[in-house]
Amino acid sequence: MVENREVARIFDEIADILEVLDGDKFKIRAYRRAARTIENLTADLSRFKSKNELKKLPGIGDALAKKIYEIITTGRLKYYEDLRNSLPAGLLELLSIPGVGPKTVAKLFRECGITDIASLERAAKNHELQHLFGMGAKTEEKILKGIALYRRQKERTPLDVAYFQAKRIVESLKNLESAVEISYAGSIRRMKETIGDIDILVASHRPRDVMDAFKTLEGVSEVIASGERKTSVIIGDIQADLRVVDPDSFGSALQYFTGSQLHNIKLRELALRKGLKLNEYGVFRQDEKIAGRREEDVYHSLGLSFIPPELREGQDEIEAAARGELPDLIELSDIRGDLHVHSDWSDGRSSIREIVDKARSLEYEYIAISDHTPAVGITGGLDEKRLIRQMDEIERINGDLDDFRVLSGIEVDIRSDNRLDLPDKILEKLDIVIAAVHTNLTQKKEEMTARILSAIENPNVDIIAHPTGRIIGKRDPYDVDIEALIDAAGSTGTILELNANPRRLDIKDTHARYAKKKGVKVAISTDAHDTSQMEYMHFGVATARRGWLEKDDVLNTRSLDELLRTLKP
DNA sequence: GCCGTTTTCGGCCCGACTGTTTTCAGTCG
Repeated sequence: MVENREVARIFDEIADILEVLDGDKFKIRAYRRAARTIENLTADLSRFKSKNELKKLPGIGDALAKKIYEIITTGRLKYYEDLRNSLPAGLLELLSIPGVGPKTVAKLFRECGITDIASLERAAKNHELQHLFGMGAKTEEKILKGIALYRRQKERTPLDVAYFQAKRIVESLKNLESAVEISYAGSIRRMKETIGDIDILVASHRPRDVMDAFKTLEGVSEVIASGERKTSVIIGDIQADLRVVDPDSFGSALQYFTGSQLHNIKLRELALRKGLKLNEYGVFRQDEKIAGRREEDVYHSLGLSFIPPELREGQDEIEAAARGELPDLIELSDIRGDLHVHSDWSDGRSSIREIVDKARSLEYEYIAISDHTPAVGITGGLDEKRLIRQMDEIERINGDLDDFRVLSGIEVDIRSDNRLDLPDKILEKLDIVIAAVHTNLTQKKEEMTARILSAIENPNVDIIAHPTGRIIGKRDPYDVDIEALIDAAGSTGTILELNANPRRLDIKDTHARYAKKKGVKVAISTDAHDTSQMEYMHFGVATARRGWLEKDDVLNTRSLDELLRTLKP
């Protein structure tokens, strides 16, 4: 079966090829837009039974529906294969080099016979590019730098790394006298799970001062470009772009700089339809500026309610905002407890009392200690005997607390024979039972789906932890039918975890949105193995927001009593 | 390629920075 991800990749590659071949730019955009739509789908494309069903998807018309249908029925796409065969295999990778675009790739291939990164690097080092029309010594240098940069930073940066780096930059520029307002923007502000580069926006009457401070920040290893209003640097192996605007334009610039690109295109098209013009300096009716200082006003002036950054992916948020039907998104302050924390009884590093202290400092009302079970090899998992001792200890601790409750929980392993790692008679005694897969991750899709379904159907299992098992950038999700799991969770009242660890974020944003549609509740949990990791909660909340979740969709926004009533009896 | 609160045909976001071909194309976001 062809996966959605693969179809999206094919469409992106078609767009790349058409760009190199100097094809119609709107056609190219159509392929990219369709790729994003497919990426954001939770349903497998193979579930679509006709072209007409496919055509209901945004950005999919006759031609693309036909092509998708060809892929899901035959596993191939002739149009794509023909296009791909028209270019040498390594050529498209050149597009990944910063500063090298489709026009350059076409010229390098046509005039120098360059077909891949190795041959480009050789030609640049031998100064064979200088004589080409429109190229000089600086271009050669830029290409070599670009190649080095690409090799160093092939993959996108995990959210947490970029997020904390962005915070540091904002903190150090905040003290500048010349900086009136400052914010990070881009995909970090949208809290996307991986980040391409860091975007910083400053409002100032003295841009030059801000630029200078930015270029000399601690950790800056290279200045890539620097102009009046825009500077790009490499800081700690990631690119950071600074843009400086007048305070009068801060809101519109923040809107523009936050993206996503597709969201911006759709927003600007909407502005045009209303006889307005939107750019980073404001919203304009003819020459009159009608918004710009505050970001809210940009949206309001277009007849929209304010769209939170986490929703700005260019899917259907603009339409929802126009109808006044945006969700009232969950916030970090709605969270009342953390339901998945490991203690030093298994592989955690903190004692239960330390965890309690941390939870109280976060103003939580409850916490669930949920350590591993023995099947998870190296974690020192709890067997029945030790679990009973831990329950006794938790009871003692609760005896010392009056306005806080420690729940006895477990993260019971779902073994590859589909059985849980502890007997039902002990699971019954716990306040909360979390089940998760930890071993034998390469089962076939049907097997893995059945394995997790058996846990969902167990009346003692309250929550399924990290349901797809992915580690961002390191490990793909299990091959599992996530829609089937969510559907089953809906009919059994099982809750799905949204693991807030920034390297997991599992379930992911689009799954959360599907879960909401199916009435499945989500528990946002940190899976902390150390009290400091309990602070990851906001990454989980942000992902929930990206999944359009509201307070009521999330289990651990409830009071202790409500929580206990919601769990399986 | 898609799509419709002017359109089923004729539109399709917008500006900063760089290097080079001295007036603008290419790239990026």
